[in-house]
Amino acid sequence: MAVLKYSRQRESIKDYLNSSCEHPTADTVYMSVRQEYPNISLGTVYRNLNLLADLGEAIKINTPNGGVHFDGRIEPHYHFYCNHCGNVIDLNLEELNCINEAAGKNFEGVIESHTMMFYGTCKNCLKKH
Amino acid sequence: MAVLKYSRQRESIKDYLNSSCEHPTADTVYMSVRQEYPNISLGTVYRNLNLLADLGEAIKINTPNGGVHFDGRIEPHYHFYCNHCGNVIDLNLEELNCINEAAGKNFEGVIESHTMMFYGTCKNCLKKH
DNA sequence: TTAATTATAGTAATTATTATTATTATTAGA
DNA sequence: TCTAATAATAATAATAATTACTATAATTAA
Repeated sequence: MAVLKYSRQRESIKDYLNSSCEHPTADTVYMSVRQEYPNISLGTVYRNLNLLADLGEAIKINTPNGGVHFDGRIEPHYHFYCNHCGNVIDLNLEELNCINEAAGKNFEGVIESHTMMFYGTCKNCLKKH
Repeated sequence: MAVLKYSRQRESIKDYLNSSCEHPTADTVYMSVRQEYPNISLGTVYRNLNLLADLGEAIKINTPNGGVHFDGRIEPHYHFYCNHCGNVIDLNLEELNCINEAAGKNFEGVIESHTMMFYGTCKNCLKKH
């Protein structure tokens, strides 16, 4: 894949990621983009989501139940995973830059970045109990 | 599954997790335990690894390439994922207890715990470049 | 020792994701 | 604008990881 060519499908996928406050899975993206492009292929969704992640225009989030979510918000931030409903929510906690250095003490490799995931019960699931 | 019954296979799986400094995948555990129980089933390995994780006797680690690793060391600690070889390595960085509280500011849910994963290049992969 | 029950091995089924390929869309240049 | 080169797509097949199923074996309480 030498030169990147525009595609309407990729644009639509990117738009959806950026407009959505959710952290959709590939399947959720597929469902949504299908409203604009009814015969888009799920393979196209996967390929473009991974491409966007490789380009640094999206973030891939692995959750404990094995699901993979995508996030169009690329500035560093942390996530919360609800143990009850499995939803992924943004946290507004400033990034801990110094922590990479702290972790690098006594470690014989190079640390470049980190991710953090918080767990518990989200607002909605609190109501139900 | 009302009452938990002992099984030699589960014991062997647990022993391997505890003795190993690696963070094996289900398949790696399968390979190893097979030396003691040559006709153990991969399904048995999966069932017991998940059971141990549910019981709190093991930790399940999701990596960015989609692989699931298991860790017999249950006291809270953080992990490093090598972007080159994909190995998971323990870090000796004390747990940041206060961070759950900090993350809970402006968040309308309950935060109980967190995990952190560091990324970069491990010692061995540094040598190769 | 026996009866009740859980765990296992072996296999089939499921799910998420990636690969393949003929066709379509995009783009650079005439 | 037209054309040729090339990348992207849709549709489908293939793959890999994990879970479900079921008859048999192992464990345990009485």
